[in-house]
Amino acid sequence: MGTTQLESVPEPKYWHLKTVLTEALDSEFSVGQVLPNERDLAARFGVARATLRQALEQLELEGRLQRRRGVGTTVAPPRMGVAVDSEQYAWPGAPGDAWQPVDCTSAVPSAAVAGLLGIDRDTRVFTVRRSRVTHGQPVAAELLHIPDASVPELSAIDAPSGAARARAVLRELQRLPIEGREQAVELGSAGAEDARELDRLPGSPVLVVTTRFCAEGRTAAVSVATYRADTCRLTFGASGGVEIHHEPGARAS
Amino acid sequence: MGTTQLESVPEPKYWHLKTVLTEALDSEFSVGQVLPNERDLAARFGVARATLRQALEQLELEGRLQRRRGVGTTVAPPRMGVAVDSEQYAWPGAPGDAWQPVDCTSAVPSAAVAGLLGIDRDTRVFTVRRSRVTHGQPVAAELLHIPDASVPELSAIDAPSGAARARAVLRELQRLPIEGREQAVELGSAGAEDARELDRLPGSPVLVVTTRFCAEGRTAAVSVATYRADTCRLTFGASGGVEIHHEPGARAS
DNA sequence: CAGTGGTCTAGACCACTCT
DNA sequence: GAGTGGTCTAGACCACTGT
Repeated sequence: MGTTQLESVPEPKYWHLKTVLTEALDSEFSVGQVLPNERDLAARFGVARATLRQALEQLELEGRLQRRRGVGTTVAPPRMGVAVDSEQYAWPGAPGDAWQPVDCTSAVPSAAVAGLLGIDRDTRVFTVRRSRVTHGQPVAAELLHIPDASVPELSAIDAPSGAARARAVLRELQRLPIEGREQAVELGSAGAEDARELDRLPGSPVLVVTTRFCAEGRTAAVSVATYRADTCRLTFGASGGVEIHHEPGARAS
Repeated sequence: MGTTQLESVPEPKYWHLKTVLTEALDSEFSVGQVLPNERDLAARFGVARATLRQALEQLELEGRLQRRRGVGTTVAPPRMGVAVDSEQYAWPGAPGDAWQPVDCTSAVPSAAVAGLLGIDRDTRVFTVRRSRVTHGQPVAAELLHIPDASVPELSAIDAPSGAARARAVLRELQRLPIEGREQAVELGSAGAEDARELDRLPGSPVLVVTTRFCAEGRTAAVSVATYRADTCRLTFGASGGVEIHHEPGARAS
């Protein structure tokens, strides 16, 4: 007698919800449109609000939705392509790069950064904070760590902070002959400071791009940049920058 | 009389929990060690299980923890560096690349892929499925889309599926002179099929790497590869591959 | 089978944004 | 102040892994 194994793999409700919502977004909504609020949506689908939220969270992760506290949930535009390696042989701060210096401090680096720089844990480095804005929207926040040895002319000069100071450090960096660099991309979550700068809540998913700049046979600087994962698609090796685009994430089951 | 604005920004419990757990992981746990189960942990911290889970989810996102249903939560090893552009001027399937062909089918592409390939929505393409394994662990699943025009010798031959077929298509592709390629990285969530192949649950976060291969002035192939975001750090421009490493994600508040 | 993480519920209150 | 998303609770049951 066959126990026919009905529904051998019952699909979770939130997963099914996500599918339904994705189709609705594709066919019935346009970019910028606001969705009904979470309580109404949950009622409409006959699920608890927490379950509905689980679906919305994934859609936000995939860049389909944008949620803002006190405002509502809107349909997100397609992710923007952000060139990450357009200046293969240029220092940060070279003319025309997409970053804007914000501040500069001098302090001992974290153990991780010290390791990348190949210096002792208690050697001071310049830390330049920069931000990257595209289409009027903040897309990334960066901490650029530069050992004193890379900018010897500056090691003993005046006030070691402020945007002007940041520009001075970057200007000094240009004098070194750049030899190469390597990058890594991984998933992270925004810390409090980055979150504020990116206009997101702490813990939001970010793409962390770590870049090691090489000159004179050693590591001359290390950049740790956090990009908003919801709105950005990082491009590598593209000339123009905005060539690849397609819907990411969940492929049909 | 001063309403002194105590706790002007009360930190969410799960955020504080995450901080505490992170410190505990750094100091008191070693890789592979299993944590107490979620109910016990929640009780120990005096929070609901859902709240504890919110903290664990973020730590898993950051690659600090690994959770497996029916087994438990363990301390994850540092993310492995995975070279994504080591073969800048080689086709997929060239000797020594890290991928293993699994299958090959012939079908019409999705609208997104058709757009990247610059072909009509109803033109059939070869779709080669490949998987990438590092240190005995699956790290990525790929769909490689190749228009018939890129492998003209094969367009009218026998059974269009199977791993042998996949190898034949890749072999044929090598004959084209490769001209360049561009890549993009974005966040996505694993579909059912990729999830199975990556040994994760559907919806798990993945890094989607889209690559456009150019030859003879057009797009000769498009690859969409999904990497496990929890275990992988994608490296670009590195010679060896395993040079950059540091703790990602949440920077101190 | 016992124990684990995964899903789901029906509430409650809070922080924020707009009007 | 009204309405939104964000956090949190205390339960329940399910799916999976091991023994």
